This record gives sequence, structure tokens and C-alpha cells, in this order.
Amino acid sequence: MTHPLFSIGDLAAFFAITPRTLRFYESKGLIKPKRQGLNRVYSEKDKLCLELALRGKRIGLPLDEIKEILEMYDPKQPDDPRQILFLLQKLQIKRKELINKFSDLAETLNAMDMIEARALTALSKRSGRKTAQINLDLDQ
Amino acid sequence: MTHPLFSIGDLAAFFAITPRTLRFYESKGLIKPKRQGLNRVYSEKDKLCLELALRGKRIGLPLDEIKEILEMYDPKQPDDPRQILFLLQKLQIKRKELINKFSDLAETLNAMDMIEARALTALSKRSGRKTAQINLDLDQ
DNA sequence: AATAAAGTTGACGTTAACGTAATCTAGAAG
DNA sequence: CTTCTAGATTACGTTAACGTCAACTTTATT
Repeated sequence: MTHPLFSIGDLAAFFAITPRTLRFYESKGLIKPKRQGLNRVYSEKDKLCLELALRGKRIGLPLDEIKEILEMYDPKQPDDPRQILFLLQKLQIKRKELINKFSDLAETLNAMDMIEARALTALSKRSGRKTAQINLDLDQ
Repeated sequence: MTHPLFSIGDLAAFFAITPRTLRFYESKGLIKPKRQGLNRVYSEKDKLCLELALRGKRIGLPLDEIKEILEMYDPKQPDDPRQILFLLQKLQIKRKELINKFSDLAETLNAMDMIEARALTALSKRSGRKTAQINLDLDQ
């Protein structure tokens, strides 16, 4: 069961990013692939880290924050209880930030619902019938 | 009931941003304050737009996307049903993007839950008791 | 042996989103 | 009348997150 390894091109293609991005993330300490000679070799774990990182990006987190989260994710658990406590505190803080984003997202979606409702009534006032038809067209 | 008006300094202070940011957003077409002579004068509506914009920023939207959303929000509804339909389509697209962010956020929070669980068990294995105490300290 | 394909390391370029500094103006306060 | 103070404009500076290009190496292919 030797875990699969990936070249920089493989991984870039898989996530639809460029090799440059992978090298850049490495330079920022987000991923630390092994080497075979000069060439980078990515493990399954590196792939997973990258997935987490890209998810972080999609929700608008800067790379240094993503790095912090990845460091917490590191399977090398700290032994010292004081360090664990510190990690738990950081987790709480990050969690609150993310939950705030959650409500910001929810409110933004709410606002868009209102816009849609307004547009739909404006439309039905003009076209009389056909509203149901139009809704069908729009939902997928 | 004359609606309240704000200077650039007022509004900046209210949202804890700088006047520069307000001028910049104006230059990008996000807000269009009136003028008294040279000075910008912000209405309640401008304030609301700004609130939406800042919310958009917090969830990681770029300014040009925020601008698109604000334009949809514009109370000047289009008359032409074709334009309304176009707006509804754009809304659906944006909505899906935001919902994707939602799930990304949820999964990221999930990952953090797993990290926390791991850290908590690692902690309890070491410190035996006291786990409940620690949880109390951390929640809030 | 020569060429193509994929990878490596610099190093400079680019875009977004402001920060910052200089200079200018209009109104308020002493 | 001078002196703040707030705001305006212009313009250059900055940071993050890569893009792009040049020059070189290694491996695979014809």
C-alpha cells in the first residue's frame, strides 16, 4: 500500500492551478513536498493540505491565515498541555471569525433574496401570467 | 423627516474605515455621494450601500463583484422584462457562488472541529480530569 | 545525437485595494 | 486677519498573490 506520489504537474492539473502557485505556496510554508533530486514530489498528505488551502482561499482567507490553520492541522500534536491549550484558544478565535463570515454570508444571501423578490413582483406586474413558467426556467 | 446626511469623516468613523477607502470606492463606482461644492455628502442610502459593500468584503468578494451586486440592488428597477430576466439570471449565478462559499465555510469549520476534538482527547489523556473546567474557560 | 517535454531557480511584471505624502481650498475659531 | 480643521485632488508607494519570461538541467523520444 505505498501511498501515491505526484509531480508538480500532476497536482497542478488535478486542482486546476499552475505549478507556479504550488511553488509559491511552498515558499510561503503552506506545503513542504519532498524532493527527488531537484524535482518536487508531493504526497497524499500534501495533496490534502492543498485542498484545505484552496478551500480557505475560496472563502477569502489570506495565505498566512491559511498557514496558521494548516499548522494546527499538523498531525504532529504538541505534547505540552500548555501548548495544546494555546492551540485550543487559537481554534476558538478562528472559529468565531469563520462563524462571523457565516452570518455575513447569510445576510448577503438574504439581501439577494429581497432583490429577487422585488424583481419577480416587478416582472409579474408586467407580464400578468407566465410567472410560474419563468420560475421553472430559472431554477436550474 | 429630512434624511440625515453624513460627511466623509462621519461615515468613515462610523464604519471604522478611512476617508481614502470611501473615495476609492467612489472611484470604483460602488457609491455615488452627492456634493456640496467640492465636499462629498453621503445619504442614508449611500450608508446602506457601504454596509453591503463591507459585508461583501468580509466574505472575500472583490470590489467589482460587489459593484455588480450593488447595481442589482439599485432601487431603479429596469422596466424591460428582458432586462429583469437578465437580472434574475445573474442573481441565480451569484447565489450559487455564495452557496458554494457556504459549503466551503462549513467544511472548513468541520475540519477545525476535528482538530479540536483531537486536541481535547490528547489533553484529557494527559491531564486526566479537568476537561470540563477547561471547556468552560474556552467557551467565551 | 538531437530534440522535445517537464521541471528548477531567479527575477521582474501585474492587479487589487488601499496607504501615505504633498499641495490646495473653504469654513470655523480665536 | 491668522490659524486650525476637515476635506479635495494628484500622485507615488505598498502588500498579497501570483503571472511571465529567461536560462538551465534532466529524462524521454525520435
